[in-house]
Amino acid sequence: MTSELPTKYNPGEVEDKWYRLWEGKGYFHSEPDPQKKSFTIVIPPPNITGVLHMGHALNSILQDVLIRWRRMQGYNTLWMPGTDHAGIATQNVVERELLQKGLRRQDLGRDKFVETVWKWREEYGSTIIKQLKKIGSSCDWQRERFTMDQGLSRAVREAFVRLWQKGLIYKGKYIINWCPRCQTALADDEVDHETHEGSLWYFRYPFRDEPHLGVTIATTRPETMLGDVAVAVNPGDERYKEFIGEHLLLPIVEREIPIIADEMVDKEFGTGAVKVTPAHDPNDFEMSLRHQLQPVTIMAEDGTMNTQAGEFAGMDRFECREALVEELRQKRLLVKIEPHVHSVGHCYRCHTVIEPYLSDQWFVRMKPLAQAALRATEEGKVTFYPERWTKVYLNWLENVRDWCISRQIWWGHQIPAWYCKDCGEINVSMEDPRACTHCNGKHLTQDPDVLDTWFSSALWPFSTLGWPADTLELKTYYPTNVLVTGRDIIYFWVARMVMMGLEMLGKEPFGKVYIHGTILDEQGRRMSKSLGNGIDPLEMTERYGVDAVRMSLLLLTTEGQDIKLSETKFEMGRNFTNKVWNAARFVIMNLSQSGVDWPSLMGEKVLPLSFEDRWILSRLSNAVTGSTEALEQFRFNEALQTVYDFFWHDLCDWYLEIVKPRLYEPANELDKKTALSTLLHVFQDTLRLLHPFAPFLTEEVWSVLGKRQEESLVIGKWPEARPRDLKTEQTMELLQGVIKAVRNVRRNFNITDRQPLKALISAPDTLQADSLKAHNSFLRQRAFLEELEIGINLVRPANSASAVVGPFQLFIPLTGIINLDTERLRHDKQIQQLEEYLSKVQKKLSNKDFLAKAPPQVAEKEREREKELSEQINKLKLILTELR
RNA sequence: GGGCGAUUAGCUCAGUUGGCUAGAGCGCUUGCUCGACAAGCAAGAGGUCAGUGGUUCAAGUCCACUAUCGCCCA
Repeated sequence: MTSELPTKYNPGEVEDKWYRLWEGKGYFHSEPDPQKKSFTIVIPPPNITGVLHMGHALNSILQDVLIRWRRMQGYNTLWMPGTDHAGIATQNVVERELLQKGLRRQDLGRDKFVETVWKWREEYGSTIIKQLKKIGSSCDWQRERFTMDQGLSRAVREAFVRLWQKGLIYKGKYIINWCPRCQTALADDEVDHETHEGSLWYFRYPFRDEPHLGVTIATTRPETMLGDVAVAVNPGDERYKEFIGEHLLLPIVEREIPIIADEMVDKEFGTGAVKVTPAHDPNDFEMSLRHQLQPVTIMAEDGTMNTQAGEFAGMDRFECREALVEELRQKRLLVKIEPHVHSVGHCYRCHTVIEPYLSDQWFVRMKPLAQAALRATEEGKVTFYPERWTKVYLNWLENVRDWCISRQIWWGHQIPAWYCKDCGEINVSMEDPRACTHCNGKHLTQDPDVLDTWFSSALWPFSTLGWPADTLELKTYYPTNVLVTGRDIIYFWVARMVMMGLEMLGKEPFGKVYIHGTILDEQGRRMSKSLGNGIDPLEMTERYGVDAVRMSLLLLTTEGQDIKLSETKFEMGRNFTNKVWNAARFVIMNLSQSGVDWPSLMGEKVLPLSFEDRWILSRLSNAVTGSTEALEQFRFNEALQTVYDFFWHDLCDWYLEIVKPRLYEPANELDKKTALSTLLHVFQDTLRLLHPFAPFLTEEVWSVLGKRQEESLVIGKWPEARPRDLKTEQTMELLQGVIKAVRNVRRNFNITDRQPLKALISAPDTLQADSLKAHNSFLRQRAFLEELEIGINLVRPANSASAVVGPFQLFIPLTGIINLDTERLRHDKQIQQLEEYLSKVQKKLSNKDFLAKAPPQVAEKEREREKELSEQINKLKLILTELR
């Protein structure tokens, strides 16, 4: 069966098989268990409209690595999965589909529309879940939740009612960000600001009493002038001091408006006189409150001008802008137009230009919630990795403004507030009220608005665990251990989860937040549909295999740095999966042909380990420690790189080659058994180490090599490091140096490995000579030497190539082959390199301050280096003179 | 305007508390079908660590400033 294994790993054949098995066995499922320490992550719930992109893939792979690793360490691990109803995004998608049938949502009515969205969700909402499974995510799917399901809706209502009762939710008329296309309010952080090259228009507003004179104002949004109720100047501005209190006649509208003084006005901007439009600008609104000015709303919710706009009524806001400027030009009131660079807000869902708009909305009072969140981080209860995000997060919390949570859409959690027609009371309650609590009136209507999707997302870490019920799950898994997410939702989501967790449960929702980088295209641009520069993760898994995609991304994931991705990067992971596959073929083949009951080898305790066995075991320990420590610190690339290097460069490049003679022509059966046992043990532990990174490949190999061990690596034990054997490692390095030197000579004189060579190694003393003699056959084997003489102060045979390795001299007789020019050149070059190094060392040693102030070990090391280097150089120089 | 990040080999990037002849993958050069692997093996070439100044016995690593690029906030 072994020899039938193809030389190329074929991931497509094994992935789905294993995933089904794992899920079927319930390995991913977690039950509260007071005996075991738990480790919990809640997934950032993807939108039900979402399709897996590279960002999701990276995010999920990182979580999966952590979860699989902790599971193997014996934690009771829960990775809580689910999806987010994404109010605006989902409504947009369904509305677009309706539009193709010529229908608007209003044609269906609210109930029917919501029903349609639910149907859409049934059909398409789990696309991304299937895709998450495809890339191996070991979530507890039995616990999968949805922000609109019953339990979570209950949590939303509970949270709303509690906040209302504490006075942390209020309703009021304020300027909010309005998207005329989505026709809903947005929170401040749902607005993307872009720098635009716009214009600054200067208009002259005539005095009421002296129309031939006037005040010139400047504006970036001319159409709003129809809603002006004043012109404001800075009280300290000498240019306008005498006009304060005078009246102007607002052009076109012919409304009398006062000139007022307000500290907020920037004397430097424009002419120093600004129009005041309280219904369409947040600053102007503030001003109107201070000066008791009545706002005039001139725009409808769809971005067209309303009846207050007079002749412009019905026009789109941007059309109106042009028409209005033209009319003012004709009236000779347009003074000038200047190019002006400013920031313009756009809807983060549909990219329409946002309109600041006076509107009746629901808000969460953020200051008290933010205070608690700030304290949690100050007390070290919520820490960020990389640490620098802490500042970004704290800065936002410190400057946070109240959160507008009402949305004028239908898909979402409808606000649990009922208005009494009889007395006007607002009833907010857990259960739908039958009568007004104030007047007992029966004419109640529920607020039509729904809550911001992030309101329910903010409850995710505990609503998914059953809150507000006091469940065993909450006790076991809350607070969760780590949150893994991208930086773009630190405000939207992370901060709000912390605030809500603290407010509702009195405990932070997670102790650590790992912020990973953003995946960019080759040129460093964000991947986007409109640019068409995205790389489809599923296409990549088709082409390279899931494990290759996972490992490639993980090797690129350095401390939250952005990742410039191109398809060729996946070759790195693919090549590695293939290397593992082929090494596994080798091991399997040798075990099955060995005639040994190899599954029983793992029980053997007292086999006489050889030098190379001790060496590879020591290197393995190094890999175990290295990758475990790296994972503790979320250093994903380092964790995998450590195993990668061990596997490829220690295990494959050296150990597998060294062990071959012991398998093929064993000196005795016990040694063969020892070799097989070591090989098996090391390989098994390596598979364990690799499993979180490459779950499918390792499981496939484990199904053969893991006999009589755990039935699956998913529930396999994470290896523990044993003490390293540094002396053996040092000796091995020396031997490798000798072997490399022989290879170097071969390459220089075009001698293939198949041509047998003789070699002599000269040691400075008996002790050194003996240390090498113990490895004579090993050296002969790896350097392909038919004869190797090791002695003290041996004389260089004529026509020999030579090399210096540590304290040893290596001579390779090459009569008839050696080219003295080549050999001299080799030595010249090496002498030059060594001398450069030596001079650096000597410079340090000749510095009195260095000797006085550097730690003794450091100085000692340099002294040893100097000795070694000068000895090596002397030997090489001596040889060089012999070559002349 | 404020904050953050990046600048290291031809390309993409590592380099943890300062002790490093500065590493990896890809690419490049030369050779290799020897019973795991050509998606491979072996041997090489390739870098005044963006610039300037400072701290230090010692700086890719710490500090200041400058330049270029990118992100976030106002």
